[in-house]
Amino acid sequence: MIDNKLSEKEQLRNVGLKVTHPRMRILALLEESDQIHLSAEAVYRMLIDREEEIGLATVYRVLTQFEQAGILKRHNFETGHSVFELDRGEHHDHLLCTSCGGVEEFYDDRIETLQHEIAAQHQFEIADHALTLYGVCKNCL
Amino acid sequence: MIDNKLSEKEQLRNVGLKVTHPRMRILALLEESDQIHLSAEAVYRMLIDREEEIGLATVYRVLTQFEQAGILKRHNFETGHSVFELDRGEHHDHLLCTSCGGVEEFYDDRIETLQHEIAAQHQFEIADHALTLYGVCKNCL
DNA sequence: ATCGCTATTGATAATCATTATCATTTGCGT
DNA sequence: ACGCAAATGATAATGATTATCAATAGCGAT
Repeated sequence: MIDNKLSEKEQLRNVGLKVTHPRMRILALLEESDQIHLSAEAVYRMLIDREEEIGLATVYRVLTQFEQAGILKRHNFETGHSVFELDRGEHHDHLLCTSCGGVEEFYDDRIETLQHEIAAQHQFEIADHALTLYGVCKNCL
Repeated sequence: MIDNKLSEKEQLRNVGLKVTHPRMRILALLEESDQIHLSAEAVYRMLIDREEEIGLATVYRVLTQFEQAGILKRHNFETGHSVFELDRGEHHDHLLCTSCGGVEEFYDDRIETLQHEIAAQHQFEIADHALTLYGVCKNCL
């Protein structure tokens, strides 16, 4: 729909990125996808499957630009490759199923508070944190 | 000292690993090093610097064997490569300084408890978890 | 709408950490 | 000391990601 496309263009302009086809395609894909977390490879394959022309190098570049622009968050789980998700501004942590690879999200204020408390104890200026619980999700049990 | 070497041999035998020179050298290095976390590359370079003969492939293999045997813990921080530390049996989490690359450890019972609570809420069978706070340590500030 | 210049793209090579291959060597029970 | 399976190490292979660079495409000025 047109409104949606316009807002995507504006998103790009707002962060100082030129509006190009690859960037539009990738942003649209991320917004339409029902999967929260996508790897660069996954984005590339999905676009190729849609018959969209795109290069793998461009996907990596654009995802990194989006991350720097605050449009995306990058996560590095223990799997060795990065996944990206749209940054909706709400911090959260992850439950990662080692059986199906699925990811659930959670947020707990008490844990956040404790983290800041610990950082303060260590005179540590905390910039970010990552908490990931690894295990088996209810579907896989 | 001899006692120390003997106990290293025993450690290897106890976990079912044949006592070989490379394994002895790596285990000795890990026990002597004042650095908690070492990458495979770092172990390799330190041994080469000591004039010890060893192959990089062997270092990777032995570290992985040690990990499986429970002698070591492997951590994957956001840096993209793995580091290992002797497993002294006490779980802990990490404060990682993005300025100097240094690592501090901490343990907080309240956070541990909350993690299990959250896993239970999601009907998630928790196997492991990783909590890392990223920021700037007091020395770098 | 066209021009021109710079940013962007994409095919491909390069890189980095790690793993696989395989001929040679070594630990260790006999 | 003997022999054989396990271990080693040089090197090739892999997988994810980044760098290179000529061709292309936005977009502001005309």
